Amino acid sequence: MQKPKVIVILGQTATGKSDLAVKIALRLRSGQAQKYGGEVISADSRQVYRGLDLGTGKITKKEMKGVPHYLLDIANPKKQFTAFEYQKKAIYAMAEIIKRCKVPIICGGTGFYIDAVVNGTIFPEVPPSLKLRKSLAKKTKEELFEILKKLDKNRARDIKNKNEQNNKVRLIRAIEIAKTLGKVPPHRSCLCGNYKFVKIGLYLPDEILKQKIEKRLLSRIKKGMLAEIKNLHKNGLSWKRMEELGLEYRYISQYLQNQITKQEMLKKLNSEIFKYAKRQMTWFKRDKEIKWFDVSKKINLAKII
RNA sequence: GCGUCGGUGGUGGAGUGGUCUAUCACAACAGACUGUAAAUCUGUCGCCUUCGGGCUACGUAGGUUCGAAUCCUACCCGACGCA
Repeated sequence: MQKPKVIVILGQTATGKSDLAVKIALRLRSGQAQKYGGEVISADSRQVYRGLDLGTGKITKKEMKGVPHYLLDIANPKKQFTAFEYQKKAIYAMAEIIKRCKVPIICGGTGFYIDAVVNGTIFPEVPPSLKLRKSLAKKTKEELFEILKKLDKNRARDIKNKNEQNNKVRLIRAIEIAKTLGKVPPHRSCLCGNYKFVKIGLYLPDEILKQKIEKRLLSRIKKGMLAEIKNLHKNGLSWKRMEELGLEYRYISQYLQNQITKQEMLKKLNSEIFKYAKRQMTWFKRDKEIKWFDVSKKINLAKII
């Protein structure tokens, strides 16, 4: 029996992934061989949150052109959503879509989330403990490292080898796991192989990407991104949480609090978003199965599907 | 024209006789990442290198000194002040 096909559209920010996903979904609908169409599963760690729209470049109802989208607006931005939750929901959505004889199209720029689904990453069965994290966050990285060393020598060594002794986020999670399981289990993934993933990567040459980011930023501001963020804050989203959400939420918040000027905000955002795009590439580069397309050139859809 | 202050690496900006290729920040480049991932963290960042080291740098040209980015002289450039 043939494995169901799942299309994965990933790549740098500002490369038009969402548009392409809709285009492909519609094309599948009208195509001869597969007349049932595609449905999109978003793979974006910030678009899962309700109310984060302009700042995340979330697709609008109109832009969806009737194509169903999953995993948008499913979480409260005040609470932390996690890769684990994402994985569960995405796998479920995938199965649902296939059951209805449609093609799932996973589309987004969060490589960690995509891999969790595609590779079937098995996360240790230890949910985040906010209290523990809060108390550990007060400690210095040296202290955290010592704590981990006592709990799990191997994981501590591993973290050191990867030059992550200063990475508090990672140290805290390792401690969290080691505390309940005794040690951090080795990485495992369940490549169950139930699906055939077709991975499509979108990218842009640096200079063009930079221009695109600049333009997009200005247009988002024009559309009212500052008001969106002001509003989120008015409704109880703390500045601290904004800081965590990163990029536009972080730097626009800093501007709204008068910590930086508007000029500084724009400059910082342009450069930080570009850096983010580079980081995305660093992640995706490792996956040799991705077929890459330069978006500044014309893409032949027939080549993709 | 006179006077004052200043000219440092891609940028900003420390350093004011030896430990200086020169704190730091930014930019740039590369990398990591397994329940925070738009987050978080690391490395490189004058030139050459057999990775031990070698070579050249702090406006320009001289000088003082065992030794100068640091002191002196002249010149060039910039800002300000006085004419």
